[in-house]
Amino acid sequence: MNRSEGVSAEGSGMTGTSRRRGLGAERLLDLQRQLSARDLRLLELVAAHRFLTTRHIEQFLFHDHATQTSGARSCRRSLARLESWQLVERPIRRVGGMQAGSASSIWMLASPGHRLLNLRAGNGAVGRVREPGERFIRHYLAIADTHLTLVTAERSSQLELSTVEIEPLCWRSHVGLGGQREVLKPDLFAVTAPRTDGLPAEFEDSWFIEVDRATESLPTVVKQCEQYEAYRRTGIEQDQRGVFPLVLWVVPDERRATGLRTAIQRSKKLDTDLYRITTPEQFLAVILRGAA
DNA sequence: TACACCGTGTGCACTATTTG
DNA sequence: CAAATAGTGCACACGGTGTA
Repeated sequence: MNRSEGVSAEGSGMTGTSRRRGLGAERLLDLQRQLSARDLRLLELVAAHRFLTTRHIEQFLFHDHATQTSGARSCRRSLARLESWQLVERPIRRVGGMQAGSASSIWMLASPGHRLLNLRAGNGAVGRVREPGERFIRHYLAIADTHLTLVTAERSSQLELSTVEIEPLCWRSHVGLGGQREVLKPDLFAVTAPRTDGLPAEFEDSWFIEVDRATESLPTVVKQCEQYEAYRRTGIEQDQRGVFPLVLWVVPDERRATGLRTAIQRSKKLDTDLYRITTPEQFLAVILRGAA
């Protein structure tokens, strides 16, 4: 479906005489002094999501401008500056948008950007990034889409978003039946409350959100559901937060939704009440409807 | 104090790229 | 081809900061 051009070798900001070598810690500290608070927020946002399109960054951080185009303009200028400082980079050029027209660039933290954030966090100037695969990138972009849907719904007062955690912050580790350490890895964790007439609802809903791209077989997905059940049986989440979140699968289309729904119903091991299955288009409606 | 410089915000005209 | 979208170049305005 998506023809993707290879990596566009952009000699961004490198002068003819400069050699490829890492930026030293002094140079990083020097760069850090030149960064605005928003530059840092931008770097942290990209680091948290691993990959974001220009459009994502624009909507997360540059939404409060006079016009949308002006926000976009500022966003691209900030990104260009950070790219010239080798703090962010474009791993691939995405070809073809959703409809006609060019698609947004995809951004990731470059190795110096990674080291700069680690330096700030007191972890020393360490960190290196590898060339990611396209499937991997698309999964993270889909997570960003889902996160952004929640954030924009909160901005427009449709819901109250008291917690939203991206992986690995939302991961839950526990000890399995055999005594081995298990890690449950949702893509997002969120606590929401729909707003009506500007007032948040009386009850909050907690969600483990899984963004599915139909790249895994249904039996594999069912196994993943079993991990949620196993974690629920430990009682850890209920002890810490009072409730066990619903598991919301966001799947690409109705066909996959039906397939997954049937697979969960047929499985003897799963409690169907724990799951909600939706498509990106219906995602917000499901969140607003809540656990009811 | 006056001035230069820089980052940022904004608008406009333009190019590049893709879809139908 | 036209339409749609992302991105660029340029010009101007504004406020903060450093310096003579």
